[in-house]
Amino acid sequence: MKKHILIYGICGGLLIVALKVIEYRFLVVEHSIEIYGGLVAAVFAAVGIWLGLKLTKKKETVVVREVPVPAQPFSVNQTRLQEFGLTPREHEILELIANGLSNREIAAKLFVSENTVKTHSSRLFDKLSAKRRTQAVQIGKESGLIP
Amino acid sequence: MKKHILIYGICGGLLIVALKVIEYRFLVVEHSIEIYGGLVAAVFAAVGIWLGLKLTKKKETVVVREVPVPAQPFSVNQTRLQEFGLTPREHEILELIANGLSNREIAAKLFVSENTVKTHSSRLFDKLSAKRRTQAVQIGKESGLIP
DNA sequence: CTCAAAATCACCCGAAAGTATGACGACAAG
DNA sequence: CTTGTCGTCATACTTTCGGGTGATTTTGAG
Repeated sequence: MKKHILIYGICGGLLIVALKVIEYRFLVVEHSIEIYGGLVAAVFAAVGIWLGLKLTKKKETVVVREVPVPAQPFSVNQTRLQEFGLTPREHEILELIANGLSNREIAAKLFVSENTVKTHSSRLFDKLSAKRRTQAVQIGKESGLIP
Repeated sequence: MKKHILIYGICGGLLIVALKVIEYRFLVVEHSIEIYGGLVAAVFAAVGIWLGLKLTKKKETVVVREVPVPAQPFSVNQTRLQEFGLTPREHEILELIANGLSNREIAAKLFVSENTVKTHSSRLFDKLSAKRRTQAVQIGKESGLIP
């Protein structure tokens, strides 16, 4: 900012000097005053425009438009995960249950036996204090364990 | 934009007229050429600055800040409800299922027999193309039928 | 009033889910 | 090396779900 003013001042000084020179030259050779005025006008207009641009260049109006995002990225609430003491496997199975898969489908997906899925889900229900898988899903969603 | 150029041109014209007047006045009364030049310089510098400001005024930086919408009031997607052809009762039962209630608990809550709940839920699953209640819940949530 | 949709209930049966118990191997921590 | 957790699997049993069928009552629109 101050730098610009300084530059502006220097330019003004230089111009005055230039004007003096021009004045004597042109006046002596009897040139019309219009050329002189036009020159001054052009130069100062240019400087003015330049100054105006410089001054407002960084003055950008920041418009903050807040956009509601319905589907946030979702990250698992690790704190709750620890509170419930869920193992990674149990958490994984909770997700699949929430997706509406049956025990058999989960078993197929994870390449384990259906019995394994049952033991996992049983322990899962215990830890979540759920009596049914739908209840587990509901608790899981509320606690931020699953999307 | 064009408007500005027009205004600028008009100003220029006016100034030339003004200059003519000033010229004769000041020349006649033998005033120094510096005052004339300074005036022109000042006016054109001002116009230049003004123009510069006008030209760059609209440099607005739009910052889009994504804000996770806190807790929407949630309203049932009536359109989807009709698409699926769910009756009020079926929709009600879907909600209770999503809350993790068993058929028996739902029956108790609605003061109907467990069989009734079963027939309702059966038709519900048919309409939602769900094979299990967990799947029905998942579909229901996706479709905005339930919170 | 009449008809259709909605809501209610019952019974049966097979499938799925959930409980209980026990067991085995892997692996990390003490 | 021992202990504990985790993941795996099995067997047996109970409960819940879901499908199918049929029937009655209620209710709202025509």
